[in-house]
Amino acid sequence: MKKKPSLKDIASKVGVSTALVSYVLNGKMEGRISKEVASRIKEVAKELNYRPNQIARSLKTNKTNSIGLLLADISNPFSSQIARIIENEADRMGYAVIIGSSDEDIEKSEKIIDVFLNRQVDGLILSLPDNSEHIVSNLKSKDIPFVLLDRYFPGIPTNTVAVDNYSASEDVVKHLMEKKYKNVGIVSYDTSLVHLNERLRGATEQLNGHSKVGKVRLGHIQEDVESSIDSFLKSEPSVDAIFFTSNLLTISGLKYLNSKEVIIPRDLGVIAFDKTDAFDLFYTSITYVNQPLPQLGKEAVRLIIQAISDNKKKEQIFLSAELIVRDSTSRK
Amino acid sequence: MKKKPSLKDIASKVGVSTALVSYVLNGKMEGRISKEVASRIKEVAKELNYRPNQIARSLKTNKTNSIGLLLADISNPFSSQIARIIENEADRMGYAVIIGSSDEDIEKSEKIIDVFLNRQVDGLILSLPDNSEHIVSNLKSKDIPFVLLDRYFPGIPTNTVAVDNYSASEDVVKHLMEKKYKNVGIVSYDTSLVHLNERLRGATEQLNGHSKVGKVRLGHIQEDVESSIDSFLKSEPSVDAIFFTSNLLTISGLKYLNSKEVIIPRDLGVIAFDKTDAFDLFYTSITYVNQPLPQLGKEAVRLIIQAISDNKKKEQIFLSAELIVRDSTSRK
DNA sequence: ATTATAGGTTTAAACGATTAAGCAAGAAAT
DNA sequence: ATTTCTTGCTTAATCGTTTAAACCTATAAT
Repeated sequence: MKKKPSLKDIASKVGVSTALVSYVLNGKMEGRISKEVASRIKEVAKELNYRPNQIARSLKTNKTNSIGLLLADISNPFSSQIARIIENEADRMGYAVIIGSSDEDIEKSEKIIDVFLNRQVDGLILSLPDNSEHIVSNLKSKDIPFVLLDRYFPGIPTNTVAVDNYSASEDVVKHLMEKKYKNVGIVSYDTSLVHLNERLRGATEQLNGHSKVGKVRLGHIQEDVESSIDSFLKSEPSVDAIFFTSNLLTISGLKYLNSKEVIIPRDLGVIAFDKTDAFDLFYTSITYVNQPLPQLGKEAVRLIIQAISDNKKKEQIFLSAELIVRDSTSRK
Repeated sequence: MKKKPSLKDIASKVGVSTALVSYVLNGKMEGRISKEVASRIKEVAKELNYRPNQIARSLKTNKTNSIGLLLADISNPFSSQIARIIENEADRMGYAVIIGSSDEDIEKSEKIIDVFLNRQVDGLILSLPDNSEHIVSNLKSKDIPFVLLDRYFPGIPTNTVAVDNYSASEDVVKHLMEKKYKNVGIVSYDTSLVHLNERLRGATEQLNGHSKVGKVRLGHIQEDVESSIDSFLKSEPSVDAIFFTSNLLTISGLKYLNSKEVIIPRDLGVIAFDKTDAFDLFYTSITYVNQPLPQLGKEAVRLIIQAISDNKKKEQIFLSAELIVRDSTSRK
């Protein structure tokens, strides 16, 4: 890979200093530079196919124009879709994105953040795993610009972009009540992640006793979803609708209901928080909470760029999600 | 964000030159440095929580230890899964990964590659869109280390990692013949991408006339899949099995078959190239070609690292895929 | 006594850009 | 005629590393 042309190469070819080349190519000192020299420089730059070395520029300016994006699990469609949105949006703003996936592991998160920081990213967008408050306080104390995405920690004032999980779950329940479901089973994670617990809380408080809850351990999703469903169906009175609080839970649940030949919505109503393409293959269309991914991504990028330029202000943004009503909650 | 400690800070605190600090921290000149000074330096480095500035290091060494990964579509599970594998593997080898998604767009691909190169990635792993041979020859002529992943261009000798699509499709057809399917419909893309056409060729040649082919335009997937299926089912004799040559095509197809109440495998056999989680929600398990994603990813990383250190040799690797037989091709 | 050798450390240039400050020469102002 | 301004450009320092080369000092070899 032969050496790329540098400012120096242009400078010596044109017969001027590197400084002048830099000024011209960056459009600084407009009017202070003679038209002829300026155009000659641009000409030679094009001719040599000059590309500024971002590394050198970064070293000098102390800005890399890159942001680190830490996702919980990049193979989850929620993550990969938002990654794509963030990437596009960041690119529009002149930033490159380095992605890492923590697989819900705290140590891996720390390691990835470390890699990001070693590479001098200007800021971080983070979806952190359970029990990782210390990471947040750590970054805060170092005054590193970052934005929490999707998952947040209410105790600590930080830039945050998330969905209003509580209200969305309230809407879920309201819809179920309108449809006259009487006994709702809620499948939720066994976690202390606030965004997930808000989904649970929004539903249970609204249901006010008329609910059963199944807790699913990460790493035992299929197993625990199945036992939750079993207990829902065995209970007296039996559950007539199930609210799955994440797309993964929904997939596991529907798979199991398929195998048990429980027909949706004839035998049971089903409603999901978040969605995936997989729903398309289910024989009944699924009623679900649609998270505003494009807005989430765009706000996250906006906030991180704001934080990079001034890390004083902390903004918390909660976007509302929309309930998309389909057939899985339509009683015959 | 207050300034991070540099070599200089350690040097002045210990009372030595930055050079010595650099030598110690990099483990160079072992034995030439006194134990006491060395340990004092390490001590202070730890105390200040020193992290080498990769930017400065990169400028000097002309290596960023990063690779650019261009995917066709990060929201496709094939892409996102392989992204995760490549990321993990690259990390193990001390490389960071910058990801870009082209959405099958040539100009966007060029732009992303440009961004990668401006950021001085050491090498590229690329899944390129249709009709982008010129990108490949361009990179070759500049002697930039890169590896083609999944999609390849046989005319041009390059480092390549892909699946043996032809053989995999042959296996598909052999399986269908064993199962006594007589009239196979193949749903394929209308493209000149070799890897996709190999899937088609492997099947048609093996079927040797006993096949019907539906071509699907990118950007009109659902529409064209539906018309293909319609023509398959209307034809005389009617098709008794459909081979979908990608996961997206399969999803569109199954969705449509659902809506037409065609029951799998009672009315029709279905076999897919590649898979997605979505298959889990279909009432019948799907027979599919399983691509060896972990090996693909690992080989790609191995090759790119090899190319970075020496870009003379070009290696082409074709991995075989495995047919996973499930219920969608089991006639009753 | 002189010269080598080895050990331990420093010096200084370099990577490729940015940018404040300086300089030269002609034009305008006094 | 001298000062001041403008215009157009250069100088040189700097960012944080790496690394070849130089430099001491003390000891070993001759």
